[in-house]
Amino acid sequence: MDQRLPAAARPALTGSARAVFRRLVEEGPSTRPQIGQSLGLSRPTMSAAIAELEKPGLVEMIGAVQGPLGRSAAQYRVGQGAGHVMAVDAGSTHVSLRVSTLDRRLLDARVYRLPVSQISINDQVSRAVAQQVAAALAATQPDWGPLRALGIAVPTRVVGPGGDVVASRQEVVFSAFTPPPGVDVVLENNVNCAAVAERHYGAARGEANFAYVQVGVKIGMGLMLGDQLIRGRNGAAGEIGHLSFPFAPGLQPRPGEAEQYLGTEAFLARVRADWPADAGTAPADTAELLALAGAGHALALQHVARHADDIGATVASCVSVVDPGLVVLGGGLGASPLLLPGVRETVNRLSYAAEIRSTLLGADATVLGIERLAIETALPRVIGQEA
Amino acid sequence: MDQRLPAAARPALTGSARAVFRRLVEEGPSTRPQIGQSLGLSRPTMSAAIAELEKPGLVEMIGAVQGPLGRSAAQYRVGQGAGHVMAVDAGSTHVSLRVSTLDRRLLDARVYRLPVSQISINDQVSRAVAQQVAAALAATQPDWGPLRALGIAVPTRVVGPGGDVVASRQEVVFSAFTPPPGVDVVLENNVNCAAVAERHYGAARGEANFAYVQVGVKIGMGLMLGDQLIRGRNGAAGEIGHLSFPFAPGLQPRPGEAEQYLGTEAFLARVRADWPADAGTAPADTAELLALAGAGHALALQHVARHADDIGATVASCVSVVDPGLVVLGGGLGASPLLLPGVRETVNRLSYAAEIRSTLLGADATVLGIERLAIETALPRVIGQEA
DNA sequence: TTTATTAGTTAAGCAGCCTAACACATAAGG
DNA sequence: CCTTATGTGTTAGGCTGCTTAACTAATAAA
Repeated sequence: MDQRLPAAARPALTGSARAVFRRLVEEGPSTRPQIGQSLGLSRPTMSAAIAELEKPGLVEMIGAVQGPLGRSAAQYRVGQGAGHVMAVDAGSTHVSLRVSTLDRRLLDARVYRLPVSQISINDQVSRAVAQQVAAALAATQPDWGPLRALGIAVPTRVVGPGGDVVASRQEVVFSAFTPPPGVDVVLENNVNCAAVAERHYGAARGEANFAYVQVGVKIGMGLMLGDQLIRGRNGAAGEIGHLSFPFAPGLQPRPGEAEQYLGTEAFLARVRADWPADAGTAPADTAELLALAGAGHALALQHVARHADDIGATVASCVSVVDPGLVVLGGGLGASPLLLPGVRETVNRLSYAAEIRSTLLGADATVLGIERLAIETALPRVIGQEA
Repeated sequence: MDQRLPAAARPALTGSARAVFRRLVEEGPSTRPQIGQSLGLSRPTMSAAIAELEKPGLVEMIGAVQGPLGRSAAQYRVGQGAGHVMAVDAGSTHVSLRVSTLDRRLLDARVYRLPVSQISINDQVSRAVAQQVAAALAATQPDWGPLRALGIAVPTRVVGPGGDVVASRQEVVFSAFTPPPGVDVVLENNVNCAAVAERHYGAARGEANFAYVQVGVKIGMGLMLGDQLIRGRNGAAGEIGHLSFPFAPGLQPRPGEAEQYLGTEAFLARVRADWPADAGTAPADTAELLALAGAGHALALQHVARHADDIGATVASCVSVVDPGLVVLGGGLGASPLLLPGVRETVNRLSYAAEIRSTLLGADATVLGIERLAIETALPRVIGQEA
């Protein structure tokens, strides 16, 4: 440890105490021997670390676990002093909120359904966020400890410090909402959040490299490489709606045309245009189309297959650039098992070997991901390594 | 340090000694005060570290540097005991080789021009590698110390352990060449090597995120994100010749078609097809075409501009996937200043803000990059942290 | 020759881990 | 019920790798 720096305001824990706390955050309640063994710490060091963490209430004993033989082992978990985080998914149809401890014990959850689906983030969404956060803050219990971080998932690019904040529209979420003072605010793109959630709890659990591709009203990707979320210089990594399209000899690509072409609106328009007058009314939305296809409707199946090909070509381009080895499909269309085989076939025909899976988390992915990111932001603060 | 592990065969240096050695490898000769200051080490610790490193000859004093006042400071550099590395670029027209110390003092350099340009890596190239390496080994001086690593840059995908080695053709370089026993061999794709070199010594010096795009006979990309070279599950990251192409409504993409279309051969074929009979003979290669364009030849300029657009669209797709913020162009065509403005314009029209620069290293990039990678492989070995 | 300044060494101490040995708690077996 | 085996937690002591403080060494300028 660097002993030249002045002691931080926070306790300045030893390395082993930090490791123990981190392990309790990540793995949940554990006994002392379990922690010691998994971190390679001796029993005296474990004693010291636990004592150090118990004083400020960062951990607390929650019981004893009896093995087949011998003395029972004390079990610990993250304590009240560690505080809690709040995670908000500021979506276009719902605003959902989770309050939880750093080891993800749910303290409060709220969902607000927006009266009409918003095209993109706006005042209305911001007001709903303000309302839900206020309600959650009002419901705060003393035994939750301090609020350590507030994470907000937004459907815009999120640029880091020094980036062009205005162009990204990321500030719109704050147009009618002021975060509580003194709390770390974590802003992240909703697709990136979903990728984080799939990495930790979903179809990509434990995978260091994969791409999460969301196929719905719009198309987007969250990229995880070397266990790092790839955001890009302008927060635009994964904005695959901007892939060059059309891209062929003699054709001029147009900016954002891929998004336009692959989005549900244009897709449905193509379906409608192709729908014979004598085949009943064309599907009004993708859910209807998928239902028809699922029931064996030949024309619906054909359109779904065509779209799977288009998505497959898109994913193949991504695979060619970063070769993630694994692609998780999510979003309204992407989650459908009807799309999966076509995408799989096309990707592996056009590009290098990549496993293609469907999301395991569905619409919950985003809020779970921003919760994870809020926790990861809070953790170094709590154990006093802000650098 | 983990004291439970048995002492390694290697000296088992202290953390500070390792840091000092690393710093001498990376920054070249320095005085004790310089090193101590930049690493934040006290003078007693510096004394201990230097003493520790001098014993096995890992560092050596090379003189004293006099400041404006006070006692002169001892200057050190990496010593003989640290040994040296050998770097080979197994290219299609040349095999070039560099032997250097870990702090990049050149000990030997060889270039072998292949009798005919090889389409891809083959026996002939492998024999040339064997020959050059043998010559360099024969010329080894005792004061070079031990050979720590042998790096080879190859024009194929390079897959990690567990990957499909056969499909990547990476083993072809060993068809007629057996590396000296007991030496670490580092295999890396040549475009990735060039990216590494641009990162350390070229147009992307000090940049943690950028893409190096090589435009020549073939097209390829080396990707550096968060200061990590992105290789991909199958070593296929950056294989942008496999971007979906053609990619447009109603068209079927074909695997590898982008490479085919963007490569010099097809490009020149298009130029020739369009060349009027009364305009003299069409350019035989891209160098001729570039020369004509450079001299103001309207038709040549038009073709170069068209190709710049195509390359721009390709780069824009990459930017949409990873948003690197910086793209360095290299390769026979990519290095040309005639291409740069067109690429720049197209990329920024289609995608997010990205700076576009030309290579500063040209054809040397590959061998400098593989040298760097060999050094990075050797370093942890030498200071005994193989994990 | 003295003085100021910078470089390097010696001495002493502390943080953070370890091992060894002992005290404590619990299940199983006479 | 008491002993034995086994695993848990604490106490004592030690080692490593750094620190600061104070000293010695070397050099330019006065």
